[in-house]
Amino acid sequence: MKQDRPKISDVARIAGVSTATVSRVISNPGMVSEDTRATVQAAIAETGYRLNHAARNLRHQRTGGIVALVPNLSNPFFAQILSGIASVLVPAGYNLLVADTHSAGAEMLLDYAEPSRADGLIVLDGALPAAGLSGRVPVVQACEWVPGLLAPRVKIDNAAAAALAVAHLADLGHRRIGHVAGPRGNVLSEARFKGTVEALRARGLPCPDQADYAADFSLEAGRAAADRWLAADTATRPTALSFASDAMACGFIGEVQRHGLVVPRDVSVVGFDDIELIAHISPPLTTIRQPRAALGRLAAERLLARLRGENDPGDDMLLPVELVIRASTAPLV
Amino acid sequence: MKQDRPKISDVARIAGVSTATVSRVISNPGMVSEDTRATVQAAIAETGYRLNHAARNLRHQRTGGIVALVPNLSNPFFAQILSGIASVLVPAGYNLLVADTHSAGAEMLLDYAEPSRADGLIVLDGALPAAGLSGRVPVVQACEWVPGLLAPRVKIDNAAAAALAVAHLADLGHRRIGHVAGPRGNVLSEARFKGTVEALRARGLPCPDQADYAADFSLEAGRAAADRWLAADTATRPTALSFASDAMACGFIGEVQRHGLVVPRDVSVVGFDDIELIAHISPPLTTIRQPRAALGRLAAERLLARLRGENDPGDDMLLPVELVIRASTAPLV
DNA sequence: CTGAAAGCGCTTACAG
DNA sequence: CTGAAAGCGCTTACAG
Repeated sequence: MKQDRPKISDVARIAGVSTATVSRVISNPGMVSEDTRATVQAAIAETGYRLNHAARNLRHQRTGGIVALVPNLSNPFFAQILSGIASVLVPAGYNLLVADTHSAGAEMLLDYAEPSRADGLIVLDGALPAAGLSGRVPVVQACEWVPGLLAPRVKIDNAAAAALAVAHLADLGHRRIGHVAGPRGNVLSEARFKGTVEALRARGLPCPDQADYAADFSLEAGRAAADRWLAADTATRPTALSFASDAMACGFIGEVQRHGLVVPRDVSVVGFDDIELIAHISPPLTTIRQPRAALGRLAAERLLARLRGENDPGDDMLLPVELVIRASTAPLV
Repeated sequence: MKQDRPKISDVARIAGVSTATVSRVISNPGMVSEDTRATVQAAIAETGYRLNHAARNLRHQRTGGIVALVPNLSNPFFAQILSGIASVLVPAGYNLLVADTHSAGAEMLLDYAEPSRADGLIVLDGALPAAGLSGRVPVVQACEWVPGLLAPRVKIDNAAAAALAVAHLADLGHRRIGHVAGPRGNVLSEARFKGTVEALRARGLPCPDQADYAADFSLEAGRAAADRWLAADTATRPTALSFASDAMACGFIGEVQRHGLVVPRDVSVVGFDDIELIAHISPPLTTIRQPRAALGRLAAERLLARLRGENDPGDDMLLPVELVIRASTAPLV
């Protein structure tokens, strides 16, 4: 019983060929004659040989790993994007390393952008420093984007998506339509607020000068927004609200319900993302669906193309969104 | 402008020392005299040298990676466990690779258990085949466990946790207490059902012979459970229910609310896990809190200890749970 | 405290 | 189609 793992030289000895030939059978079988190939394959089976990836990677000057930088792993929104990424990367022979940018420090992130750690980077956090990310390994941005970072972007048209929510609420007869934005400075917050404002203006509806920023995209931020709304003058406060995330919309609904109000009778609510949960709460939430798995898949494919050295025009790729009407929105009474 | 990344030999040349000395400065500075160390460090700074991990790993016969096998990445329950794992592994110099066992095939999993891919494995999915997991790389099991797999387990006492829910409902005066179990055959489902049955028996309360299994731990499974409950005889159906997951409890509540019932007036509900969301729905859910981050941290620490070659008694490590009383449970009227 | 040298397990240009 | 040999970038026992 051999303790050590067999290596290519063990296979070569048993098959009676050189290590070069064994290597070719493994990575380029077409170069080897059929007979030799069969002998080598038998020896591989006999020894239970398995390739040592560290050695191959060192030789190939690659790591075989792709790092995804995620703002917050505990947000279910990202899980499906990661699924999409993995579904492309893993069959292509890459490992997917997932790093939570909130819990990691800045030095750690730079460490991930190291060519000896990862062959490429998928950035899902728009708040990262562009300087630390560029010029090291190939990068693709997905969902969010880092202003000033020259790397392909796979995303939705956030402004147009926000306008979809406004159009839906306006079509239901609402005139005082509010928007609870994500955190100040976040690229998504700004784009969605901008789209909301433009849509309101285009319909001649009243429009805030200043966004109602939340602390983040969380449930708790939505709860806090509910307190602001509940404290406002009932004669002038919005009769309908769109939110920059489903989590916020959920937090809002939970809080106003706890205060005895009924959604959508007392206020219509539109979320953003279409996370699984919100179809199951009461009332089921009307929202904007983002194609999460597709966002992940396309970002991964684009990164692979760059890794293969293919030319990338480098321009934004915009994926379609969809308004999903459920029961949290109703005509103005 | 040098195109290539500097390597240890470049640093050595500039510092006027051997590559061995440079290597020692990097990984064992105490072995090198102060003067030499300073010279080498200056040369490192000058060249911008960064260690090549593939080379070091090949030399050390390790990969520097730990794989976490997760049943379902899109379940927010796992995100915080992964956070806990990463918080220990990353500072210790390991990469965390995350693999979703649902989306990956069986061969892929075996590939992950390869010593050339990962130095260790954290298994979070109890449905994996024990045979494919043992005898390859060090393994630690967390939350779930694989029957027959001889590897340390970090988990909660699921039966005792389920009994906590029963005790709470019984103390509120409920006599007909039901339990919606997780999927049949899942180790957690069985343990929690068993704990429920024992607690009911101990109090002399009526107790089902057979678990009410759900398809999985999902929202949709909870919704389906609601339909069964709604269809049952109101005179004999449970007045209180505990669930094997928060997601199921949410799905249940949403569905019964849609049928015009009120929680907890018409039925008391206890969840399991304490995912963030459920504090924000209406009514906020009473549940059993699992220490997720701690489960992840301890599993990672235990794996690191094995990797260091420390002796591990190999027995189960049980973490405490806590009943969190919110508003989805009320006295029987 | 420091250096020369071997070696981790692969791959590939080169020669035949 | 196949082999001998160099080399990917480190680390470390050995010798001094």
